[in-house]
Amino acid sequence: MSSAIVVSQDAESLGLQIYSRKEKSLGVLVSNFLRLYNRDDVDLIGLDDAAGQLGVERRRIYDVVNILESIGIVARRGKNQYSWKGFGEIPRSLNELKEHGMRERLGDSSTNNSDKVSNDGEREEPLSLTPDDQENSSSSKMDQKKEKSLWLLSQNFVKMFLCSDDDLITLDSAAKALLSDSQDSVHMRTKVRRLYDIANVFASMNLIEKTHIPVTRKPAYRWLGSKSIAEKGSSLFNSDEPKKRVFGTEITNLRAKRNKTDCSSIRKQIGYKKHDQENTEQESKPAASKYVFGPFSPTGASKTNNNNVGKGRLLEIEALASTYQPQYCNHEITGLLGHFTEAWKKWYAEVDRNK
DNA sequence: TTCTCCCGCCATGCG
DNA sequence: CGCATGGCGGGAGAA
Repeated sequence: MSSAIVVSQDAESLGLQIYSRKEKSLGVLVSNFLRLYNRDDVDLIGLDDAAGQLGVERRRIYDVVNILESIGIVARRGKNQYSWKGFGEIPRSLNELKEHGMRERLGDSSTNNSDKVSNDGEREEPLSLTPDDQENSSSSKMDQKKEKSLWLLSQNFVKMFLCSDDDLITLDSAAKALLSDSQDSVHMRTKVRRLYDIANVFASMNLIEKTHIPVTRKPAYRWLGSKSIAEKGSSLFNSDEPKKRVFGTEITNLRAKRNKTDCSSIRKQIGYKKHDQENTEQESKPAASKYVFGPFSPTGASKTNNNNVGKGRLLEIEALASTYQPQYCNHEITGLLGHFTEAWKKWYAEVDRNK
């Protein structure tokens, strides 16, 4: 027929940036975020700094930070600033959430089915983190609108796992439950969208795992929490990383952007000049720099591309990345969270003991 | 097609 | 007014 323009699979080598939705996921972002700030010498986190370091828009940092805050990993310190609390805070937060969850609607003893509805019927203020805070001003009702915040939704989502007896929860059921009532509607869809975001974040941290309802085949999530990693994670050799959808290898995310409002997406003429120019995209933000992580690679695909390094910060990042990175790592299990294992095990033990 | 869920518009709150 | 936050849902990738 006509001339068929074949876009070779390695268009990337031609300098084109292939848009990949996965590499832009919140899960990957969070992984990078944690890897970047999970250090003992880290205390304050600047939103602008984070956005710059991770190469994403500010808006995304808000998402990440809000979700992480719901678990106590970070805490808002002030304008443009959050403080790193660390994984050590997770057990505390979880216990607190569990208590509150149990307290506020013990429902469920009979009629245990796929979807149960356990929601807080109290109109009281959300939750008061920071158990003991000295000069804590009286809890004002200035947070009435927080009812729809990602932070709260995230906490409630976690509560479902901690307080429910069945460990498989679908986002639909979660949305339904956390929505007080009312069945389907536009609200449901929106809620589910948010739950997808949250679920991805927690899944990337191995707090939960995506699976399927036995027979129905419906996607659902299972709480991993205390076990799983604590057991299997003890020996990294015995890999079994669920092969999440986390396979980003760069902390800086400066991949091409999704085409906005279509039109004007005239495919660039593919010049036949074999020039490996690096990033040429990014319209408004020059992005801090570009660096690549070495250790692991997605799934067999070798992405070894370490030639030009923009900043010297690469070394810094790489150093931190390999802080806990064992030498023998090479399976995909290592994943992005390899160095979290230690921290995880620590609090897993604590939780276990507490139980 | 349906399921996921990223992107960024724009409402809201605070100097 | 500008700036910081962060709902919200359109609609483009992924199965």
